[in-house]
Amino acid sequence: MTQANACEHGFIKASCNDCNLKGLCLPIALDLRDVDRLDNIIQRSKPIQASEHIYLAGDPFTSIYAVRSGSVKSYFVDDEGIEQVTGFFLPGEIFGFDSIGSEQFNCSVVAMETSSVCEIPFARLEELSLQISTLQHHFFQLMSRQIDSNHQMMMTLSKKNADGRLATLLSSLSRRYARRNLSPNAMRLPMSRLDIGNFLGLTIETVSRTFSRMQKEGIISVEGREIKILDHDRLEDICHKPG
Amino acid sequence: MTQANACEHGFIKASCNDCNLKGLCLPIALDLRDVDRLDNIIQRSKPIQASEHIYLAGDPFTSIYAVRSGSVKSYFVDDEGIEQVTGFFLPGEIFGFDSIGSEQFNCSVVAMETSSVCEIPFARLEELSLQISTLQHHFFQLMSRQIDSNHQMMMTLSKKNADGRLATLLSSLSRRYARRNLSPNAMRLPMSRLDIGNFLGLTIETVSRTFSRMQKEGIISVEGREIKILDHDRLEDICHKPG
DNA sequence: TTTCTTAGTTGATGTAAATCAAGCAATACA
DNA sequence: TGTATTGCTTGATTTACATCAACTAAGAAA
Repeated sequence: MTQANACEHGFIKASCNDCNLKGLCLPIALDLRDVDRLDNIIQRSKPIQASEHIYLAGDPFTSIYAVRSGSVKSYFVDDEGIEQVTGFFLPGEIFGFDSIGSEQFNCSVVAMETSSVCEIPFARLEELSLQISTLQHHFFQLMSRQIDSNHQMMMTLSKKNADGRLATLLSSLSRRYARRNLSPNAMRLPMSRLDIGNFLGLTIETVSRTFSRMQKEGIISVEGREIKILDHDRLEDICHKPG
Repeated sequence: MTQANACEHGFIKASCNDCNLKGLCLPIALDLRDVDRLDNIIQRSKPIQASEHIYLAGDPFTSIYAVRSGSVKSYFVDDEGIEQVTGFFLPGEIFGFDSIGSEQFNCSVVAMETSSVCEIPFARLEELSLQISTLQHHFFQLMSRQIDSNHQMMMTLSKKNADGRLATLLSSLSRRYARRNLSPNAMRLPMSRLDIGNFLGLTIETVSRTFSRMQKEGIISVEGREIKILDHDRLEDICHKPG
């Protein structure tokens, strides 16, 4: 990760052109001039500490965000106070799409470790999207993929057993690490067992037991949050095995 | 529902301006001239019979669709042949958003009863959206709301018991009927118990027993697919009761 | 140092929903 | 006319996961 420097305004001086995540959150096809125009509307945060919020459900919606470093989770709380984790976001991934249709944010987003984000004021992004057709197309695509990935999640929650759910999450994280040219075989999970259980509709005990079982079977190795995937093929099998 | 007439080209002669669903699938703020421009790119299907497909997963993606009459369900099948129903769509609702990010459709969509749909070629919609900013905004909003509604679904699947899941579906259908000025208290479900169970992550037996139980408790009345909601308050309670 | 707190693991028991099984009613079929 | 077939319901049994409970290890606080 390129280390960015804080400039006098308190924001981080950096450019999308220098950012090695460019291909993930922006269209690769965007030419330099257009990247600059986008650069001008984007605000880069100073580092956010673990468990600090980027925004809270109910805050007025003005911007969407990209993760620059670290990782965040989004969640909402229903009328009865029941919490639902709705997603984990890694560098290069964009969050806030669920709130474009509202005046306020529908979810809260909190840092799971020291992180930094790029804030993209949505009204200005819309203006730019009218002028840069690839940008409009790109954001339609990003939102579409999020809908598709939510559909996968519905399948996971409604059809898979505990093993399948956890394997599916590990496989997803592994693929997302690989996209950033990090090892798909070894990772430090940024989220707690409680977060994993909440996201997957399981209790923390079941998550723990499932990790242990998969370790005993030689599919993964587990040392707290350090996970190694020892047998990708069997992990994929478990993702798809009827449960 | 205004009855449209088939014209010589085999398509249905009708205009968005005449359609009483306009406020649902199109922005209300759109002026007549812009509606006409949209009208020109939209193709209206002749009636589709129950269990006929609008498209199949794997078909090349070129268009999104709006339901004009009847109702459809979307679903996909994973590697192991397990099916997941991902949504039910009623008149005025738009489907196909999940496939914008792909070359092919990710889901199949099938009519649950005799239905008709409006086909909106996506490339042309994108062009128009560059010219009509309210249109661009509208589609960002629609997609955003679909992401938000998927998040609600994740909560339903991961945190609610069978009662809560079924109550949540009934409540959602009731609200969507009401938006179209139909009774929120009496409805004929277009989908089978199997579809409901598949969507909610329950077996058909559990769906049936849950309907029976809610009927015995005087919350709803059930006669096959004819459902009456007798006590909205208690139905809402069940939606939110911890499960 | 000791004590407290937090995150995670493991075991024993309970339960909601799945599974297995039988049946009914309505429609299609021959 | 009787006979499948389909969609749904209801009952008996099983099971995967939740719940309750105890325990360990790692920091943080005193």
